[in-house]
Amino acid sequence: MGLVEIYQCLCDPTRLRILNLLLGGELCVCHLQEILDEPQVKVSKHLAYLRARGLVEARKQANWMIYRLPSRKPRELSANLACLQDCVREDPVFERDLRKRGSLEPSFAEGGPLCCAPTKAAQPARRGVRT
Amino acid sequence: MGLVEIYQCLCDPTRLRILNLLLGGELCVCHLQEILDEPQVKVSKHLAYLRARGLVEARKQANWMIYRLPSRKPRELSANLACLQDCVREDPVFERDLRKRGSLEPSFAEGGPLCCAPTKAAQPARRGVRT
DNA sequence: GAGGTATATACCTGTATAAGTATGTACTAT
DNA sequence: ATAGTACATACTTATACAGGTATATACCTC
Repeated sequence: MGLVEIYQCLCDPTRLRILNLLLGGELCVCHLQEILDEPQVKVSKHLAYLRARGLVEARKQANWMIYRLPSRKPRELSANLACLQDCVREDPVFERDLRKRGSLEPSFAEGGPLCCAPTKAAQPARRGVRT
Repeated sequence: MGLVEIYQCLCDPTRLRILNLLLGGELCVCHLQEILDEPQVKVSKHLAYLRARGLVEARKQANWMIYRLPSRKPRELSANLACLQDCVREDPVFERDLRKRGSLEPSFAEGGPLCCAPTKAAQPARRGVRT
């Protein structure tokens, strides 16, 4: 991962939101989907993009893929993530993401069999239903 | 200029080198060309890219266009430029650029009629001559 | 093993962008 | 006026990428 690749990862708003969320700790795809309110494909592809460049790591737990920032980060990555966090501190979108994240309880951390609440996960992924 | 646009500007190596150089003060296109050892079109287009997004400003002096970082920068830009400067501090390419810059005397700053030395500028722009 | 859930991937389309060639424009000097 | 210098822009080509639809894969439950 070079500096340019880091910046390439940072130049998409969805990826910025994902990284901002992961700065608060690991999350599974369905929680990201839920918080970002974006379709699964979109979230999944951006995560793959980040992962291919080493900006995030993933592990599998039961049915879920749990993403997190790498434990050992090169200096440039740490610096840029800190900078990002500072830059978005007062941005309404990023703030709202963090609040929304706080209201979810990542039950996978407790070893429970369910990640997202089935009642919510059962919904066919918000896709401009507008009846 | 938003955060994403800033990162878009930062995700090209030539633009990173340009910004790193401008952190040391204003420069004209021919000096940038000289230091970066890149063809004029390339330098000019990257400068236009940066300028369109507000990352650099330009003024005309005699025959030369002199580029500089904006005097009043949004917080996100200042933060990211500082971060960039910190990240490239020990990179051989960026270091060499700065050394090369130091060896040039920006004579336009002294009000002289010539910017680049005519002996060098007269060369038909290094373009893989390989005889 | 049948069906459901969570996630990834293949494929398609439109758009952005990088780099090059050629040309245009603005200014200077003579 | 002519020619040269410094810079920008139009045009072209190749590539990356974002977003969508459809489908595949892996795992779990029963």
